[in-house]
Amino acid sequence: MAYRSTNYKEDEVQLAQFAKALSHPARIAILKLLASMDTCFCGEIVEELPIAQATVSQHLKELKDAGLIQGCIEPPKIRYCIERENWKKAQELFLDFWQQSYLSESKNKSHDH
Amino acid sequence: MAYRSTNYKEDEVQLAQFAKALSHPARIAILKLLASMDTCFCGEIVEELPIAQATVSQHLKELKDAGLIQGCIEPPKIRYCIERENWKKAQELFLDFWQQSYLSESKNKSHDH
DNA sequence: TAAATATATCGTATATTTGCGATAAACAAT
DNA sequence: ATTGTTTATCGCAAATATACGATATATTTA
Repeated sequence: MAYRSTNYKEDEVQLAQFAKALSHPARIAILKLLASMDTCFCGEIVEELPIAQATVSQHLKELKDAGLIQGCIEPPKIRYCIERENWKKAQELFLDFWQQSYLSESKNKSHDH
Repeated sequence: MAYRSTNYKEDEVQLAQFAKALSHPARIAILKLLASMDTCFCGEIVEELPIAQATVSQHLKELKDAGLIQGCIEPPKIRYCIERENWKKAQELFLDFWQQSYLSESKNKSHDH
């Protein structure tokens, strides 16, 4: 963690952690790929992305650490997929965040003062 | 930008940028405060957060650079508020992301293979 | 056993982030 | 003019993030 997580609310810290996992386009691309294909092999991910294999592996580790994906070994390959439980938790945190308050009302209040 | 943004899709880069803006609990807290209060003065934000004024100011700058907030000068204070247009854009990008594919279906497909 | 395949990890260079004290800048009030 | 108030910026230190080549590990195949 790059920040002092004490003194922030549990939910804020969790949301920030998931946001950090999404804060790189390579990781967004990986998650979209996994979400669209249900599962896929590490090698397919490496082929899709414009970065080296070592770098992809690093991003996969970060997504695993964030809890958003998991990998099962199927020698000689590794099959990755979304970790549904945390995916759902993250989804809920983000939906709550974006839908908070008056900002998500479909009709704007008059703001032409 | 910490990464080579070429070779990624426009939407992925944008989503990653907004995610980066949300990737620190202080910034989450600031946005929640602004969303709940419509507008508030910089000083009120500083009082709410467990970090120094200089650090808050830095986080505010990042949120401004990301387009999520804006500040209007009301001497001697500065009134901050959500930048609604980009807020909506970000909201849409995140909703699309989380709702992609089979993962957001309320009933799971059978996964007991 | 040796070679090939698939993925993770190590080491390293560079860039970015986080945090804060000190200070600057802009303005209001005295 | 000086002082006080509010916020931004500078300068710095420490920690993280990004990227990749080289290498290690594990397993399959020849």
